[in-house]
Amino acid sequence: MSRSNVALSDALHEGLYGIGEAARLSGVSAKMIRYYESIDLLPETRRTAANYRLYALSDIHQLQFIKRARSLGFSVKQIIRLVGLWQNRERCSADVKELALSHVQEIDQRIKEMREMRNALSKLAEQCQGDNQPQCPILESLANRHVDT
Amino acid sequence: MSRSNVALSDALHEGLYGIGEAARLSGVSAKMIRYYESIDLLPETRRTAANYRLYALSDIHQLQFIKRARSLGFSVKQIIRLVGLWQNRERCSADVKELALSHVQEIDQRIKEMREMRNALSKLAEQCQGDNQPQCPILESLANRHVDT
DNA sequence: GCTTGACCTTCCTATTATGGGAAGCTTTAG
DNA sequence: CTAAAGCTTCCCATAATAGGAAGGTCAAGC
Repeated sequence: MSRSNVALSDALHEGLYGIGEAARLSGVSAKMIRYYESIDLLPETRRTAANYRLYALSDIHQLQFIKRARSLGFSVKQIIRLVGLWQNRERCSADVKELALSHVQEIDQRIKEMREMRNALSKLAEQCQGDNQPQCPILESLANRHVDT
Repeated sequence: MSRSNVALSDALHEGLYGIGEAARLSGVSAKMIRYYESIDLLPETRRTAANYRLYALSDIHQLQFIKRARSLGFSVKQIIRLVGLWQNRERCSADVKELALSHVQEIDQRIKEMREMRNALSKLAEQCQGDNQPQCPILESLANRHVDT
């Protein structure tokens, strides 16, 4: 239905890119690009007569946006909101800031939990001789209820 | 085949527990207990004549062991190895220590990555007015290639 | 013009650990 | 005997990513 009848070579001359090219330019794999489309993080693109996806530069910018947001640890759901705000001329920067700060808090929480894990574990490891005796405080602690964190 | 012909009430008198009881005592949900059995982290248990699983205290101890190891962030695969070492009279504490320390390193790595994310993001948020203007440094940074971490 | 290799399409599978639910059987209390 | 609670298995879903199969398309070289 929404197929354009463009041939691939024509399209490329119009400044459009195939999915492989888009992947290279954005750093998002072709597989992921299709996935993002399937979950409506990306709009459905035009297609060539042969059903190949075609990407404009603006699409590639959006992919780069997504890539960077992922690398900052935003979930795909959060990115859907971010992209919405990004493209919304009426947005308030306060909305974005709120999203970002709440994400920072989530990260802080996770870091805290991981640090606790890490410290409990390395404390156990310190107490362990690490020789070829079977006696091992790490296992003993896992086996008994009083894990003194 | 490996069914014992015990009835439930008999079993309970022998100091055995149903899966619900085992879940309560260990803090591992019945769902997860069955899952752990299915992936051979737990041995298959005896069953009553009516095919109900029966757990002895030693099984519950193993569940508690697993629970604590999970809470220290060990993956199920790692726990399979830990349980193996735990039950192996011939083990060297060095083996356990090595596993623990390599896990500590993994955690450190993840913490480091998360801290980097966190700092990049909170730096962006700081620069954002958070008012009702659309102009927003967070989005601008996501949109442009030069994310200066 | 035909072949070859690169590239594209869709669809299916797997990953990790967890939870939710349905359909049906068992046990226990009333 | 009945109702509730507890158990069984089987299926589905999650989040983000990768791998692969089967098949269509395009460009280049002969």
